[in-house]
Amino acid sequence: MKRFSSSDSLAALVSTSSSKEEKTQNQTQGYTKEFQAMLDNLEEEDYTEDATHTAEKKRRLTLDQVKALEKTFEVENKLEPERKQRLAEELGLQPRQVAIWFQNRRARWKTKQLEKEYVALKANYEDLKLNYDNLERQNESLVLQLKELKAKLREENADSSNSVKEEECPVSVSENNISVQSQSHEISDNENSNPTIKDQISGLSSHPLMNWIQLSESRTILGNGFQVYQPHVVKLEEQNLFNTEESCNFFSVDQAPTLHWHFPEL
DNA sequence: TTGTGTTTTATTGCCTCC
DNA sequence: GGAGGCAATAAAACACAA
Repeated sequence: MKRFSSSDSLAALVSTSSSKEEKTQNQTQGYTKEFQAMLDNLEEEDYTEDATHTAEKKRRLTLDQVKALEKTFEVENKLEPERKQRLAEELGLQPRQVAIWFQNRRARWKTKQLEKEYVALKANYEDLKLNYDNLERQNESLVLQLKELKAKLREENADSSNSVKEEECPVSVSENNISVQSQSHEISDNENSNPTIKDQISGLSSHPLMNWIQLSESRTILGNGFQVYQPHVVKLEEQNLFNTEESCNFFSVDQAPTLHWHFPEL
């Protein structure tokens, strides 16, 4: 039966002894058996009376009892009925007390385990956070590098287009493609004659970002689908392209599709 | 000595298993 | 439905600073 009557609890209480009580027990050793029995009876009567009223006193297990229980707990943290009975007999406790002690002990053990798990998880978290912070710093530095490279690229683009512009701008929009082609030819000639621009252009084309940008541009011209690529960089290059086109008026108004057609968000 | 926080013992109510 | 486990809680015992 799981539930215990108050007399069970009482018996459990009477059967335990605190260290203080042990002292008093030692002190009574000088009494005669009869007197001691009388004292015991009186004590028991007190407890019985207390039980009917209010609080019976709790008594702590002795150090030896606790040690024995701990030892048993280390072996197996749950109790079979026979083991419980045997332990109770060995330690002079009620089986109920042994069961309660194991129950409370399991609760303490669980709390400890949770604490351990918490410490381990916390350490793990700190470790992950450290890694994350490092990665974030790396990322920031890479983004900065990318920005610098983009700026440099824009500068170089502007330089090259300016020198091209100087040659191209005299050509009017109304002029046909042949004129434009001739301008291209002139550029090549110019490239030959002006090593600075040539270096710049070849330097640009050898830039790792340049391939991608060229691809973006070609796709911009060829048509749709380029938006699949990173929009920020595309925009940057569009800006360059747009400026060049605008300044040079490559297309007539009725011929050329506007950039708004390509980029409704602009 | 006393107030206060912690630990230990015990109870209660609910849940699961057989 | 009884037995046992667990979570929540009460309350006594204990530790300790002021």
